[in-house]
Amino acid sequence: MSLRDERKQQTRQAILDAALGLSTAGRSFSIISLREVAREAGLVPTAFYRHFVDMDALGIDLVDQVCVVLHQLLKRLRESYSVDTTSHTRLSIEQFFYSVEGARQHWGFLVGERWGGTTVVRDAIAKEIQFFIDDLTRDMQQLPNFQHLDTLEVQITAEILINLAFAWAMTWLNLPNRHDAQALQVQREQLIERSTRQAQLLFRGSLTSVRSAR
Amino acid sequence: MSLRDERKQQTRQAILDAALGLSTAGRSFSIISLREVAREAGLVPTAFYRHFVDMDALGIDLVDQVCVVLHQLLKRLRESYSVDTTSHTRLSIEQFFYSVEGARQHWGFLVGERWGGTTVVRDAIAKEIQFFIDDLTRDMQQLPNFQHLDTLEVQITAEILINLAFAWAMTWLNLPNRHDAQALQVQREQLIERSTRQAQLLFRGSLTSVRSAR
DNA sequence: GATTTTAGTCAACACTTGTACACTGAATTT
DNA sequence: AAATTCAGTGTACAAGTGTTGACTAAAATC
Repeated sequence: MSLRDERKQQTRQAILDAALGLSTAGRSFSIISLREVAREAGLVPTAFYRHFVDMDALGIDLVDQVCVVLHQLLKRLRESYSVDTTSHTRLSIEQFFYSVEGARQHWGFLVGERWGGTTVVRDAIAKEIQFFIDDLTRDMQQLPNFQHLDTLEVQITAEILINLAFAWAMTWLNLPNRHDAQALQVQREQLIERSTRQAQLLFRGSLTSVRSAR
Repeated sequence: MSLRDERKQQTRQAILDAALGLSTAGRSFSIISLREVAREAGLVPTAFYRHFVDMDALGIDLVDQVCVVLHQLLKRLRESYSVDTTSHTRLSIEQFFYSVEGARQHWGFLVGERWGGTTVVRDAIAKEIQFFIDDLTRDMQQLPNFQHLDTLEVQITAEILINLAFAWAMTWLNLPNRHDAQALQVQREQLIERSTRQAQLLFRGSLTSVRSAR
């Protein structure tokens, strides 16, 4: 790659980072201005157009980039995962929240724009979420507990799980972190506990499905 | 109530209606301007301040009002509801989507601002959702299938159900209604089917919980 | 009937916004 | 070495934003 292209991609990345950084803490991406992003990236507003035609275009690319990170993150999570409905679930949920904490901006952006943003960004996210579901379905089918089930049944489970995971993540991010650290810890513990129960209940339903449903 | 007060509340309602009407179709409430709302309500911008100090204040009141409508709506839905995990679930889901269709703006606003909007609006919605969950829990405990279960277990079920219902509603609203009517009908049918399977799986998990979970 | 209250109007303000256009200078190509 | 490409700058403009303060007239109070 030429020197110029390299630098171009560098500032392009700066723009993406700036946008992601700004779209946090109550100010979602959809209400951020082009000028704000440029300013944060250390650019003059008009330079923005050398990289993206639109804020929508930026949004779409940001969806892509964020989803790559989250995909890897969830993948790694599942590798250290052995599903049975007992205490392992609790540990997995804890690890999940740990990874959410480590990628606050990414989760915040994705969940925040999932229903809130522009139509085009929403559509891009919808597609990516379908990939998440497909991925999860594929991995779950490999697990001993699930490999005897209908593909459809596993898909349904995965769909529920992804939707719940998003709700969990956003609840986690919205915990009132302004207050004292101890209260925060308590609330986090409660959220972990509730999420674990939800997941366990879900797996129970999934694993008792074999044929009785029809 | 005095004549003046009556008229005041009338235009106040006009503002609320205008805001709700505008916050649809890709333009979520958080990116609507004060002037836009005033214009839509047939007012001069400064008149807005006679009723709300802020757009945030409007948002909070709108959350209240929208949730009253949705509460009634869900209440009525549950009255014509008898939960067993068989075919009745399908019918209930159909009725649910029918009611979503009848209150598109309300659902769109609530789900769109749930994670996307300002912090204060988000918090207001979070509280209301907790009411939804509590309500649903109370009603489910009256049902023959659930009254033998732990309160906690019913709560967990209700929490999952509400979260899923929100996802279902927003997916419904986001179906690409620009295309031909027949394709839309197919997609709706698929969504209904998937949602039904999800609900059935959930209830299965919930009802097999009795003591085996511990 | 005179006085006060107040929902809504009008004009004006200081800003921010997206975008157009001509320009600069370093990296690239010829 | 000259010519070209192009990421980033600077200026400018029309349009929209939130908010101010003084004003009007109908309703409420006295």
